[in-house]
Amino acid sequence: MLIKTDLLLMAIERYNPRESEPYWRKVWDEKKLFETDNDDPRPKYYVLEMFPYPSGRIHIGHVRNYAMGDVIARYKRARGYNVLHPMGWDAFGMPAENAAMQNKVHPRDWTYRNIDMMRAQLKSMGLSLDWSREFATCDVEYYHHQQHLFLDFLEHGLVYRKQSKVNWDPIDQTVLANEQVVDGRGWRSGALVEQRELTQWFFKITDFSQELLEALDDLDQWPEKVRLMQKNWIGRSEGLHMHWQIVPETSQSDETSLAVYTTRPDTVFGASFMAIAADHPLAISAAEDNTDLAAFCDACRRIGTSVAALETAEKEGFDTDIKVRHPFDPDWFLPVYVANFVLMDYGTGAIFGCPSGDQRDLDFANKYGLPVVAVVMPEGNDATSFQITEEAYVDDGVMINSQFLDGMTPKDAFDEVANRLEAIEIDGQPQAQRETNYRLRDWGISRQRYWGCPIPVVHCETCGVIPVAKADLPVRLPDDIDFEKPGNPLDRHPTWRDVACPQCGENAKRETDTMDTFVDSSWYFARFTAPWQDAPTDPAAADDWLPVDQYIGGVEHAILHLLYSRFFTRAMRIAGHVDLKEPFKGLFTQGMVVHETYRGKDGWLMPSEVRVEEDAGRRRAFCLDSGDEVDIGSIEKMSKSKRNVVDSDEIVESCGADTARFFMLSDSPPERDVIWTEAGVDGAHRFVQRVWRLLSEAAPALEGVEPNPARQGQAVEISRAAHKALKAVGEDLEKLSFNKAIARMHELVNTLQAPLTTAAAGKADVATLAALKDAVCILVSIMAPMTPHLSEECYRTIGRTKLVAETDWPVFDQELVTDDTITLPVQINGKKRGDLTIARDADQLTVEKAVLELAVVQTALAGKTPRKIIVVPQRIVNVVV
RNA sequence: GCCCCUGUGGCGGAACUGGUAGACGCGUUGGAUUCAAAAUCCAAUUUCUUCGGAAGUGUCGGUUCGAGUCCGACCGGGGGCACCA
Repeated sequence: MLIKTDLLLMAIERYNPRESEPYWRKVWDEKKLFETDNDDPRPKYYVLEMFPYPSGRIHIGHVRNYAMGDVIARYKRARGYNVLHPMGWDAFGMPAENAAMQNKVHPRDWTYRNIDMMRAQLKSMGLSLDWSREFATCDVEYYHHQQHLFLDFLEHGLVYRKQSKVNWDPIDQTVLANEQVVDGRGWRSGALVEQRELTQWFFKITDFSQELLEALDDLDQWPEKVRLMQKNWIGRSEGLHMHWQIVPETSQSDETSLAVYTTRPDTVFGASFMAIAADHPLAISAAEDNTDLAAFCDACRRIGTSVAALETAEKEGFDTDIKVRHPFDPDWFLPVYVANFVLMDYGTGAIFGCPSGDQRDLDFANKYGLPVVAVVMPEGNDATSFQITEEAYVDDGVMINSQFLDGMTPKDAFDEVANRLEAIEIDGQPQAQRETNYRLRDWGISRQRYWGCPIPVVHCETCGVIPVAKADLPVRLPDDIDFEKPGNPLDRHPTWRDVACPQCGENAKRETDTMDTFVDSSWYFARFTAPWQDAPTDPAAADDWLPVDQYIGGVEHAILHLLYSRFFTRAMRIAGHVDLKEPFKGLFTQGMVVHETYRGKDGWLMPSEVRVEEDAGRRRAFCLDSGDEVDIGSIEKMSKSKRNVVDSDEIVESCGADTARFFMLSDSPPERDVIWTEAGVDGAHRFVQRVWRLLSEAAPALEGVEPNPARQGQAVEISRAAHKALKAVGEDLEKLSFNKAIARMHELVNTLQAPLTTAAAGKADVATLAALKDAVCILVSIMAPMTPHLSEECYRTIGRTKLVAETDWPVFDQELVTDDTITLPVQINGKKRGDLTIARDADQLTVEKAVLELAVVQTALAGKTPRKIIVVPQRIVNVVV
């Protein structure tokens, strides 16, 4: 008696991912299932995850990112698309140089070694990637074509050189990025950082300011948040470029007028001072014979170094004694100050200050005893008594104390001032012009570093800057370099650096700057469409595949990477490499994976070094090695410094790739952060095992059965559940709602559990078996994008000969997803009081009649007639008493 | 400081265009199985309750037959930008 169930259970082995997963990956590989043919006539779908930096290990955050992309890729493939799903490496950058300095490893060796390790890790996840298109941005074949693009952009006037300030570390003799400057000191050397003027290369992204802004409106498959961030970053403002005449006897400069940019010309009668940047020509000339002013200007320039200093610096100014004349009142003179908060590189480097309408100007005026005249007041106040003292008024209202503007709205006053000044001529030009300004700056791409794409130009003393001929590309990075000395190794590599001028043949020097690594990632998506091409792109292939249908990555790239890629697409179009406007049609920004932190007495510990116990409701953590108790810290973004990282190998090793993938997609909506917990992994693992157990137990009973959904009898519930789940999962995956799709899978398994157990015991009838077989095939198919290995294993077990990866997405039966009777909730005065089960197509009157017969309704009415009955078809009934 | 997003059980989260709040999972509790445990299965699980019900989606108000969803104010959490004239 006991024997038969026991034997059955014992005969079923647990699903062993360590054996199954490598097996199925080999099967897919051998069939080259995921290698994409550009000439395949089916409709194309390009899904791409932001490629990783080869830091050495794939961590669980990558797993989440790539699992999402893979679900989409596998789903779209099953839906009959020709899917492109490539992978590569964002392989240039500083960590390789840091490793070279610390460990005496060549950056190239370090990078390629990391790539090898990470490729193996990615492969163990079972991603449906086309590995035949793989490349790293540090491959000569890749940066060769990037140099080609640079030269094309140069020809089309999209690249130029100009002097620009950089953060210079005098000990390391290197340029630092802003985030490498901590409290005004270099992060590595600790030296005080200097501002240096270097001639650097720039891409003219500002040529496209307006277009990049406008085109955001059409990116309707992008998160609203990202579009808004880009919009703010571009920062368009509309204002007036206006000239203030300088009173000649107050200035030694030849300039006769001071140009300012303002977005509030309406407040011109509230002006009480002018403020100019320390680098403004007027400031420089005034400082020539005023040592105090010169000292002040120097102090302003120094403060520009660190972000922290900027934030805390007090608003300060210095009176130049120069005066300007008010444009509408020849007897009104205003002082010109040099101020530390005015930037030379925005607008004209000069402003007029209206203290009543701007808090900063008000603080400044109060500090230096300058007049404060209110010019805009909130509607309904009394103009004679309205005053501004400590708080500026910046909102809409009505103009006061402004002569001909009095009574107007600020908007009308803006136009009136603009119109009047445009009509006045001084020095042969209008006194003002309407002007649109953008916050967006040109993209400085010069980096004084070794491990990057060399900028392909030569500097010749006689001929100037000479581009390397395209036929002479690539300009390769030299291999024999040393990092023993500070500074850029390219700069002190004579045999690489010293060349003959391509034009005159005389001695010349190569450009030793390399490109910002954001350049590398600005066009890789285009290269993937034809990575074998002996040109940056194969335009036909690029136009066929692009834009990327679904791009997935972290929100931290919302601005720079995405904006640069949008610029590159436009520039490449001008150079004839692609013919499209936008690179990414659909964008999805996934949340981070976060984890608890653990801190022992010797510093941070990794989750794998810690054992967590629950003790009387309190969680305590202990170091595995020493047994000492450690502190459980806050939940934070996984980072090397806090050591709260989970490596993909660890988890694939212990539970298998499917479990890791499944967990990363469960519970939390994909755009939100997800907390990595042991309990969560266990839950996912349990589900994987449960599905396997149920299916493999029932497999002998189902093996020879032809799948056939039930139309009647008890088995119809099985078929209804399966087809409803199929429909819902399809809709969820289209919306990238992976967590909801998983909930539907759980529901289906819950429904199938009892009948599958019955079938396994040999007690199911023919109709049920056929319905079950149909349901099980559906279950395996809808799970396959998330748990591809398990699904193949299940598919084989139930007697299917094809691979799931080669099987089309099943089609749901419309009849099975619509119920013929529905249960309507019945409310009385908006509160639910009962249910009414009625035919789906029952008309309003029938429903009303049936509702009135319900006992709850009768009691509530107590013989009276209802005031109103609201019937929302298929939804709800509300009886108002 | 400015801009944006967000707030639902012990926890992660569902709830389509205003229509049964808490799907699904985790955790917890009870039970079955077991010599015992693990695993598994079954049941319960928003709170209060006089067991009839009542309250409930950050707080307070509004619109509506009906509000987690819409509007206004406030409070908390997260993010972006930050001398941008």
